[in-house]
Amino acid sequence: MTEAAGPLLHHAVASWYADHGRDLPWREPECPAWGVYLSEVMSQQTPIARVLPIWQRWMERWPTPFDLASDTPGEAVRMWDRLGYPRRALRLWESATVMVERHDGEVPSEHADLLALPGVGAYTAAAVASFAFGDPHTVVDTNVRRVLARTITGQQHAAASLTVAETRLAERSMPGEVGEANAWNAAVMELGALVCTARSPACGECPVAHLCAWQLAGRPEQEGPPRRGQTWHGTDRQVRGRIVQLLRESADPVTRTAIAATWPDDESKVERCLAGLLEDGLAEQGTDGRYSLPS
DNA sequence: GACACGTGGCG
DNA sequence: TCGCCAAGTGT
Repeated sequence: MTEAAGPLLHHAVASWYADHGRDLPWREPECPAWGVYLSEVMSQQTPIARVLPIWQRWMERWPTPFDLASDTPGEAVRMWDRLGYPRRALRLWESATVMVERHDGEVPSEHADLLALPGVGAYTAAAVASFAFGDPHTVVDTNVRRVLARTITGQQHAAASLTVAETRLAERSMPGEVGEANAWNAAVMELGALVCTARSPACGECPVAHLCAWQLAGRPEQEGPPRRGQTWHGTDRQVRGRIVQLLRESADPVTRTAIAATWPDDESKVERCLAGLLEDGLAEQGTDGRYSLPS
């Protein structure tokens, strides 16, 4: 099909979701908006399987924005454990503070207020508005982009970065009715996560394979240069990760010497990374010269 | 638009 | 083994 999604697609995906959608705790009707909000931030660039245990721990320890805002940002980073991109924990703490100071301690329900929170971009604002508050903003994540690229556009992969055309396509693909629109957001994302996957799509189990443009075209391999893979070994990101891990696992502040030992090969690299972490607020230096997570 | 930003599992 | 990839955001 070459037009935006129609009722056939909507119904097929919704029906599939009813049978195959995962029972994630933040999808329970009684889950507070705070739980939905945490799940969305934690899920950024992160597999759900790794989010689950961390989400459970956060919800037990900090069941409301007020509880998190009352603790230290360092504890947020510590509880973040190895989820990755620990600045997200910092932003979560900052956003909890904003909720306490400006939104009566609640997750704001207005899309514009959500978007203004630190660490919240187009995707997360739309997702929280739709999933937590039933306000059907168009959710466009990597799953949605891939599903639409295949079913509607007939391409194996979405563009390297989100384009205006993709956003417009996603908007046009939304059902008109509010309830259906919110259900569509969740269902199409789930389809991309479980069936219409990037590496090896399970087209044999796809509820819309019969009207998928890419499928009908014979699932052609995408031409063009492959995405450039990001290197890892020896990068600042790896060194920063080691330093934060050390700070996380230390009950007491650590010395400069201990930090230098996390990357023995290159002292200047450690120097630069530590400075970056201090700049980012992921570390701080005490009056005795030692380092710790932010207090 | 290109990059930086963590981490770990999978083919 | 190693590159790809996972519910992105900020600069």
